[in-house]
Amino acid sequence: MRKHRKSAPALKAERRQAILDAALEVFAAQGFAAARLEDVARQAGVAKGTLYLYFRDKEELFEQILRVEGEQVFGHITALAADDSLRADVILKQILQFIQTQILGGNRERLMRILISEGHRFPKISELYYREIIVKGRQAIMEIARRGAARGELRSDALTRFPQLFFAPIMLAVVWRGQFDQFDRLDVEAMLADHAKLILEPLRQETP
Amino acid sequence: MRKHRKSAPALKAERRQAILDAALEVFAAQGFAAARLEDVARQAGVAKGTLYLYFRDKEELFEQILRVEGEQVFGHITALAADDSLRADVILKQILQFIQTQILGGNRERLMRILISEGHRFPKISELYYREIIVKGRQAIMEIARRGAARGELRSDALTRFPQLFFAPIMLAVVWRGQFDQFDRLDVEAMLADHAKLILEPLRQETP
Amino acid sequence: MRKHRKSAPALKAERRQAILDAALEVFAAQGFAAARLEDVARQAGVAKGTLYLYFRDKEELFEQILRVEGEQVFGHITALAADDSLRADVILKQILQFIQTQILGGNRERLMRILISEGHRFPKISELYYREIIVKGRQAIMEIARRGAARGELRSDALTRFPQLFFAPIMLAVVWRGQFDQFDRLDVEAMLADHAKLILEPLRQETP
Amino acid sequence: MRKHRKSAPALKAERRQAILDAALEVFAAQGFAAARLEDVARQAGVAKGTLYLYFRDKEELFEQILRVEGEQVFGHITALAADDSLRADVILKQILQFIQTQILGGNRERLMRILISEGHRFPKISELYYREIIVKGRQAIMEIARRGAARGELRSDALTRFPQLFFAPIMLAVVWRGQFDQFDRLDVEAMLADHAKLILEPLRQETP
DNA sequence: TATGAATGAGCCTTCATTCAT
DNA sequence: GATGAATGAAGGCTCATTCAT
Repeated sequence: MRKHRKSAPALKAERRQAILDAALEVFAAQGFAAARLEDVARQAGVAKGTLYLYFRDKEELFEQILRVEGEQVFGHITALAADDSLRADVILKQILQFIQTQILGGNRERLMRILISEGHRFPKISELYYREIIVKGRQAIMEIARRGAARGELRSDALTRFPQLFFAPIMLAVVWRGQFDQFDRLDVEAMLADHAKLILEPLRQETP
Repeated sequence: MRKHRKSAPALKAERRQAILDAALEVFAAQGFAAARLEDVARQAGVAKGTLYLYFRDKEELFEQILRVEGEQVFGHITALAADDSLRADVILKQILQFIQTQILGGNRERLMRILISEGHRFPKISELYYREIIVKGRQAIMEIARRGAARGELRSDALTRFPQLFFAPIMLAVVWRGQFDQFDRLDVEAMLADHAKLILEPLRQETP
Repeated sequence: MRKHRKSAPALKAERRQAILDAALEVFAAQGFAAARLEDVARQAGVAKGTLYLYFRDKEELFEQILRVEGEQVFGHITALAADDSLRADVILKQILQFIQTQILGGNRERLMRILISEGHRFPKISELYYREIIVKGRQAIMEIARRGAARGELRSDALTRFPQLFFAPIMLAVVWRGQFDQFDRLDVEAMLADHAKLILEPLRQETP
Repeated sequence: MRKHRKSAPALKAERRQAILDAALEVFAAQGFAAARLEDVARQAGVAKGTLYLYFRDKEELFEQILRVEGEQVFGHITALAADDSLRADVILKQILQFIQTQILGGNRERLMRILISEGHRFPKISELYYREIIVKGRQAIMEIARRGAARGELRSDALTRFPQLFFAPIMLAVVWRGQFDQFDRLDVEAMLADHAKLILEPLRQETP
């Protein structure tokens, strides 16, 4: 029979998250410089001054957005990577599937769009992402690719040298959906299926 | 060739170009919203007011930057595409080569970076690029891919469906170089060579 | 009546009025185009940005100045006009008296000066004043004049045709005091007394 | 068989006049502060820089506009005033007639409008007009009024004390036409006829 | 003498940040 | 803690004025 359903710290965390969510949307739509903190506040349902109780300034808010997501994403990917009982091409297709369902279409896609758009103007963030996300993702893919190449499960060992090639169409999808989907909707699922066929499938034709 | 080295219209065109160059650099570095016209003017070696003799406002300057380059680029690509005496994979490798030497590393890479970063906030520009560049590039690749697939010169017909897959690593290279090259320099040439091998090469193994 | 002398809304209204007062003075002195909002802000004792919390832009501030006064003025005049127990010339002299004491010499004179000076460049304002003030004032004078002419209380029925003649010396006084008073002070009271005699007094001489 | 029809000084004077005419129109429409010299130049058919060959700066151009007209106007009025063979009311009606045909409706009305609007912000101009025009006009009217009052040709000696009353409806007409004519066209001729009857006509009724 | 491109001071307006309540 | 009114620095844009041609 307490007065407040939620404890104070829980409320605080919830409000912090509301601000981060609102900021993600506003920054994704407007970019860092053009985003107005008033819009963030309104969308988060708090007053402008409240933002400063949770974040030192606009830049820190921006950085915090990007620091939050992403960990769990690569938690899952590295978990998949660790399973060496599966064929490499199967794992990589699962990863593509995971990216499609877990990243594209939601907040994480917005996040990627922000990174792609603004990363180069925020070295701190680039560095963070390079260290926390890119390196880990690259490691995971390279590991899988190396194993797959050794076992002849992959068409090529290119991914051991350039795991970026694995992710390139995903980045393209994010950019495309951001600006060209209105003229020409991209069927990401089909594209990634073709992508998978191109780069992943071993040359089965040789085997017989 | 006496008193004036350059005619008045030539001077005007030159100055206009100087402004465009300066703007390209400043916009690429700062983004549209954060770019200060004073910086553009200083870098172009003119006064702030002079910008307005050449461009109505900041937005028009921004649009004009993007409207200028690009045409000749796709002039070359479509020229290559028209030559059906060459093998499809050869043509596509030439195009990759062309992109590497003519786009990456210079102003046009900056331009691509701006487009990738800001396109989605400027529908007019997205539309322009979709219509003028994307559609043409896509047509060219699809044409080549169709021919190549018919002749068995390509590993797959995926590019007839998703020519985007051909360009994805180039976009990735632009983004990567914009923010991660300082931590981990990307060997674009090598990556594109692997990209070419993955998606272009016909299944030569079958032929014998 | 403890902690805060004034309630928040009252403070807001007060500040709004302070801005309007300052703006009236600055606009009257400088004209719309030459007036600097910084001066308005300083004179109102607020920061420049504060103006925009109360008025959308310079033009709206200008319009609001003019929309405020005036109503009560013509409230009084129409009240006088409604009293048909008084002789017409008496009422009209009372109106002149009212104008002298309530309009000339204060903010409302400044307001008139602004209107006279700038009205023709602000059709919205001209229209507003025509509709709200001029029409009403004209109606009032015509009504009185008609009654007075019918009863032989006025020298002429000219005011039923051109009530403007009643107001013309007031407008002249405003303009004169704005620019020539420093060379030649105008005794408005005496002038209006002569004006009244000229246009109002019936031809008493005939009656005997 | 000269090359130019007009001599250089004549051309210069003509151009000067063209600039003054253009400036009068632009200043009357926009006011001093909002008027753009570029518009003046375009309307005068000269380049912006040319203005500075004829006038030191914007303010001097403005002053020169006002210094030009007006003299001949009061030349005529004082000539009429000097003729004491005519009845005062007749002379004053002629003056009203003259003002109607020679001032209202043309450049001189524009000039009056500028003076009324901006005079108080340009003490130099107020002073000039007071000295050159107002004083002379006042003298003329007072002289006529005094004569007329002495001879019983006028209804009242009010005009000897306040010659402004004679001019007030003219000022009102100028202001009215500037902003309210679009809503309610003022018949200036009829109004001035009523004005004349009110203030000028002697009390003829007494004479028989 | 005439031109009009170039200049840069100045002003309106926005918005991140502060702070009294 | 939360609010949102207030602040004022910053930047886009205009336009009077200059000056090379």
